[in-house]
Amino acid sequence: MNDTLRIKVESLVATIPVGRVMTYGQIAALCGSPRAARIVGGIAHYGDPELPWHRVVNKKGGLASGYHGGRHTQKEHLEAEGVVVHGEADSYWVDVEELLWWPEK
DNA sequence: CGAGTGACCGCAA
DNA sequence: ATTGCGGCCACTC
Repeated sequence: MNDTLRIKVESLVATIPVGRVMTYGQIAALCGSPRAARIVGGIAHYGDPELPWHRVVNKKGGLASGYHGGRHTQKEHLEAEGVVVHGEADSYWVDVEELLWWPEK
Protein backbone atom coordinates (compact mmCIF):
# COMPACT_ATOMS: atom_id res chain seq x y z
CA MET A 1 0.00 0.00 0.00
CA ASN A 2 1.30 3.47 -0.77
CA ASP A 3 -0.80 5.03 1.94
CA THR A 4 1.93 6.85 3.75
CA LEU A 5 1.29 9.14 6.68
CA ARG A 6 1.54 12.09 4.39
CA ILE A 7 -1.29 10.83 2.16
CA LYS A 8 -3.54 10.09 5.13
CA VAL A 9 -2.82 13.38 6.82
CA GLU A 10 -3.45 15.36 3.68
CA SER A 11 -6.68 13.44 3.14
CA LEU A 12 -7.90 14.20 6.66
CA VAL A 13 -6.95 17.86 6.55
CA ALA A 14 -8.62 18.20 3.18
CA THR A 15 -11.79 16.75 4.71
CA ILE A 16 -12.02 19.08 7.69
CA PRO A 17 -15.30 21.00 7.33
CA VAL A 18 -15.49 24.75 7.63
CA GLY A 19 -15.79 26.08 11.16
CA ARG A 20 -14.12 22.99 12.66
CA VAL A 21 -10.56 22.23 13.78
CA MET A 22 -8.34 19.20 14.45
CA THR A 23 -5.23 18.69 16.55
CA TYR A 24 -1.88 17.42 15.27
CA GLY A 25 -1.81 14.57 17.77
CA GLN A 26 -5.32 13.56 16.82
CA ILE A 27 -4.54 13.46 13.11
CA ALA A 28 -1.34 11.52 13.79
CA ALA A 29 -3.23 9.02 15.95
CA LEU A 30 -5.86 8.53 13.25
CA CYS A 31 -3.02 7.86 10.81
CA GLY A 32 -1.71 5.05 12.97
CA SER A 33 1.15 6.87 14.73
CA PRO A 34 0.03 8.65 17.93
CA ARG A 35 3.61 9.86 18.44
CA ALA A 36 4.02 11.21 14.92
CA ALA A 37 2.49 14.58 15.68
CA ARG A 38 5.72 16.27 14.58
CA ILE A 39 5.42 14.52 11.22
CA VAL A 40 2.03 16.12 10.72
CA GLY A 41 3.63 19.47 11.38
CA GLY A 42 6.40 18.59 8.96
CA ILE A 43 3.93 17.57 6.27
CA ALA A 44 2.09 20.81 6.83
CA HIS A 45 5.34 22.66 6.14
CA TYR A 46 6.43 20.59 3.13
CA GLY A 47 3.01 19.43 1.94
CA ASP A 48 0.24 20.90 -0.15
CA PRO A 49 -0.18 24.67 0.28
CA GLU A 50 -3.77 24.32 -0.88
CA LEU A 51 -4.79 22.33 2.17
CA PRO A 52 -6.54 24.13 5.06
CA TRP A 53 -3.66 23.83 7.51
CA HIS A 54 -5.09 26.85 9.34
CA ARG A 55 -7.81 24.50 10.64
CA VAL A 56 -5.13 22.38 12.28
CA VAL A 57 -4.13 23.42 15.79
CA ASN A 58 -2.02 21.97 18.59
CA LYS A 59 -3.32 20.21 21.70
CA LYS A 60 -3.61 23.54 23.49
CA GLY A 61 -5.86 24.87 20.76
CA GLY A 62 -3.08 27.28 19.85
CA LEU A 63 -2.40 28.12 16.22
CA ALA A 64 0.83 27.01 14.52
CA SER A 65 3.98 29.13 14.65
CA GLY A 66 5.45 29.10 11.16
CA TYR A 67 2.30 29.61 9.16
CA HIS A 68 2.93 30.94 5.67
CA GLY A 69 2.36 34.67 5.97
CA GLY A 70 2.22 34.77 9.77
CA ARG A 71 -0.08 33.74 12.59
CA HIS A 72 -2.19 36.80 11.91
CA THR A 73 -3.19 35.42 8.50
CA GLN A 74 -4.21 32.10 10.05
CA LYS A 75 -6.46 33.84 12.59
CA GLU A 76 -8.11 35.79 9.79
CA HIS A 77 -8.83 32.58 7.85
CA LEU A 78 -10.39 30.92 10.90
CA GLU A 79 -12.58 33.88 11.75
CA ALA A 80 -13.61 34.10 8.11
CA GLU A 81 -14.92 30.53 8.42
CA GLY A 82 -16.91 31.30 11.53
CA VAL A 83 -14.38 30.09 14.09
CA VAL A 84 -14.13 32.19 17.23
CA VAL A 85 -10.41 32.87 17.76
CA HIS A 86 -9.27 34.21 21.13
CA GLY A 87 -5.88 35.54 22.19
CA GLU A 88 -3.54 38.38 21.27
CA ALA A 89 -1.24 39.16 18.36
CA ASP A 90 1.33 36.45 19.20
CA SER A 91 -0.94 34.05 21.12
CA TYR A 92 -3.94 32.85 19.22
CA TRP A 93 -6.05 30.01 20.57
CA VAL A 94 -9.48 28.50 19.86
CA ASP A 95 -12.00 26.45 21.85
CA VAL A 96 -10.50 23.15 20.77
CA GLU A 97 -12.96 21.19 22.89
CA GLU A 98 -15.80 23.06 21.27
CA LEU A 99 -14.65 23.01 17.65
CA LEU A 100 -12.71 19.73 17.63
CA TRP A 101 -13.98 17.57 14.80
CA TRP A 102 -13.75 13.80 14.40
CA PRO A 103 -14.06 12.23 10.90
CA GLU A 104 -15.94 9.14 12.08
CA LYS A 105 -16.89 9.69 15.69
C1' DC B 1 23.63 8.85 -0.81
C1' DG B 2 23.88 10.53 4.33
C1' DA B 3 22.51 13.48 7.91
C1' DG B 4 19.57 16.97 9.95
C1' DT B 5 15.49 19.25 10.67
C1' DG B 6 10.43 20.00 11.47
C1' DA B 7 4.05 24.14 12.35
C1' DC B 8 4.11 18.28 18.17
C1' DC B 9 2.83 15.33 22.20
C1' DG B 10 3.51 12.80 26.43
C1' DC B 11 5.96 11.47 30.36
C1' DA B 12 9.74 11.85 34.00
C1' DA B 13 12.50 14.24 37.35
C1' DA C 1 4.18 23.86 38.96
C1' DT C 2 8.05 23.91 35.50
C1' DT C 3 11.81 22.06 32.67
C1' DG C 4 14.02 18.47 29.74
C1' DC C 5 14.08 14.62 26.80
C1' DG C 6 12.56 10.90 23.69
C1' DG C 7 9.87 9.30 19.80
C1' DC C 8 7.86 9.08 14.92
C1' DC C 9 7.97 9.75 9.39
C1' DA C 10 8.82 12.56 5.56
C1' DC C 11 11.21 16.08 3.14
C1' DT C 12 15.29 19.23 2.09
C1' DC C 13 20.24 20.37 1.83
